[in-house]
Amino acid sequence: MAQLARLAGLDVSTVSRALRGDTLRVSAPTIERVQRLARREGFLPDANAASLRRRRSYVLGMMVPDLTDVVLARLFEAVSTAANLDGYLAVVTSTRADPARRRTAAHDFLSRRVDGVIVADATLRHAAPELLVASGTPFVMALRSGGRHPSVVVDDLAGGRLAAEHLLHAGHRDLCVVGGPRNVSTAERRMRGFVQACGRAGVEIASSAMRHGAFGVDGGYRSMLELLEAGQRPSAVFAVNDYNAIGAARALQEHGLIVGRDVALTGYNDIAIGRYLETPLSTVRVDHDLMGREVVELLLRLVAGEIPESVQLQPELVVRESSDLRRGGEPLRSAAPQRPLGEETQ
Amino acid sequence: MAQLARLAGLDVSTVSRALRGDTLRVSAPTIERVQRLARREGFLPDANAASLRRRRSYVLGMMVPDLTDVVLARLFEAVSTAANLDGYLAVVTSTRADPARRRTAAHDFLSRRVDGVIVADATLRHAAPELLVASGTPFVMALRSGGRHPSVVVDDLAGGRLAAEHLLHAGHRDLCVVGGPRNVSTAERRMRGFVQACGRAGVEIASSAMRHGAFGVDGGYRSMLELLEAGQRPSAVFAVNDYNAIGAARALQEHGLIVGRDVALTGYNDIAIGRYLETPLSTVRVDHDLMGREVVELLLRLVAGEIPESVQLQPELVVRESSDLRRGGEPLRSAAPQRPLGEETQ
DNA sequence: GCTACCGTGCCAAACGATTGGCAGACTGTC
DNA sequence: GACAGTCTGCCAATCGTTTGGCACGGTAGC
Repeated sequence: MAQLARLAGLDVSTVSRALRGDTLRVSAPTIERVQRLARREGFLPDANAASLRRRRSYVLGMMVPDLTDVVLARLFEAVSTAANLDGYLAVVTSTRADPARRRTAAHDFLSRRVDGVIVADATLRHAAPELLVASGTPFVMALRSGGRHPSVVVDDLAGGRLAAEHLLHAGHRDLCVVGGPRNVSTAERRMRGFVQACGRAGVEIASSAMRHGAFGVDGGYRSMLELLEAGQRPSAVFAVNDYNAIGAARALQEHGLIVGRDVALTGYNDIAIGRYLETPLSTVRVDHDLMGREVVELLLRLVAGEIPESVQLQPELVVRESSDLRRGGEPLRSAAPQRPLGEETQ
Repeated sequence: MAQLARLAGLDVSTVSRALRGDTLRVSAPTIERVQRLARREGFLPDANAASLRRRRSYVLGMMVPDLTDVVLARLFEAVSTAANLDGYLAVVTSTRADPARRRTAAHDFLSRRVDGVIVADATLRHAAPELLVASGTPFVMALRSGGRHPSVVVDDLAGGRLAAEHLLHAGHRDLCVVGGPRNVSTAERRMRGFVQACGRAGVEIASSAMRHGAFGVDGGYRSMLELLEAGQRPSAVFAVNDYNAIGAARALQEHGLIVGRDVALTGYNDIAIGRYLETPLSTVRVDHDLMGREVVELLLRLVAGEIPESVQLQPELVVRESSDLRRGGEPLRSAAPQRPLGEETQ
């Protein structure tokens, strides 16, 4: 920067202000001239030095359990672009739900002096890493909640309810639930919302008609297999996410039950392939882009010293053939209001 | 740190060395004592200050076109863990293949003074962002190659060849190819490898039997639809990635052709759902974890001033029902040597 | 014509860690 | 007991920006 100052015939301090666009202390033409010169010389101010001096890094850290998960990847992308709009850089770490990795992630973030952290890998037992809490760095919980910390989540009770009301309305009374991990708030609330809505309609779901399992195709496959082997013969199944639903469909198929024909099936999240499966999958759609924006807004409020309210987003039911055969003829590209959720691979 | 030094009755310089574990200048017991004290006091050295003074940030930046893509997400995870093992932090940005976003990504990385960059979003026209090249920061190309820069890629010619030989061996002669984007090296090479191998076996693939399209379910769906509508009736189809294959399967189905029974189908990448589809999908497996490790090794070599050789990884054929009905009875969990590629959602 | 004020830009002290140079203490040897 | 050699730890300069304080020149008001 000193070199740039010499070139411009100015003091470094003036150059610094000019680069930041400080119109109160530097004239507009000077600002223009300096910025042009900097671009021409390929000069990029050292953000680390700036962080040091300003005690603000303009970096936000995000912890997710698994970046390979389209929902989380999408959420991070949304967070990242929202952060950029506010002049922040977003950085992500995949913790694989491992306490040790969460610790090192927190460690990394804190030693880089991030201005705020987004915790998207909370479980009911482990909300935010101790280190993070102790540091006093502002943070918000995203997607999953944990404790009574500021958070941005989906109203998963409502999501479960939507699925239930849809299936009940179609006349189904023999229902099974393919659940997620026991200690994750989202999974639990989707299940609870479903069961509660059924209860209100006078349909009790026996605990033998529900299974907990991992958040993946295989988890859904195994859970459904167990239910079937235990003698369950549901007319409709609610899986707490789409991959679970895909796994469940496979298990049903192996038992001679065809989804859409013999059994109604509903998932959660509206991932892109859902629409392309041989029997397109009904689901509950969540707007993860909106969530990302809300998360950043909430976090930056917190960083600014405010004490903002938590946010709860409303999900939306999407009915396709897997739970309603009459939908059959619907054209594939009917309505894709949002960017589809993860339909690509290299 | 000054405070910590006072607490320990030492000079800050000694504390600094102790925290870094400099055994040449600080005695083992002192190191131990200082580190324990730091932990107890919750002290984390400021990485920005350290970056400033040592002209090394121990951060690596990675640019990908889309984090929502399981392959890229997985690759980043692998890079990240490999980087951590070497004391580096990996940071990722999704550029959506947009030149402007690539530029700001490069800008961010450079102003943060990353020690090296991984470019995984190259196209044949746009290799690395100009800004990056001009800065002289070491970088490697990953997954895709561009120009003759150091890179870590899969031998996609070989991958295409594996698929071709498999289908030819099964007696197929009417072949179609569902291709990817024209300007992406991986897509082009998979296609070329396939076509070349067919040529060597005396089976010519007419250009009317090939389509280029986007790297997604929808891309595959559209390409296959176009081929069918143009009168193609292949007995086997090679799609350059698994999602393309899934989309193609859907299009075939709409034309009354069932994959596995009427048409053989092969994809690429071995994503997790492949195994769970109603007709499990044959594919070409790539070890992205290994790739991540190789990328980091190559980049760190470059950072150290060496001029390392590029790396090419060998893919592996995985045959399932979609191209070989006899595989039918195979148990689902037979062989999953690696962590499955992206089967989870929240 | 004098004062008050404003716009502009320079000086220098931070931010927090790292590291070469050097001084002091200690050990062992002759 | 002196001296060389080794080990340990302190001093102070440095990385590149930012920013409060201050000085200077010009302008407007009375």
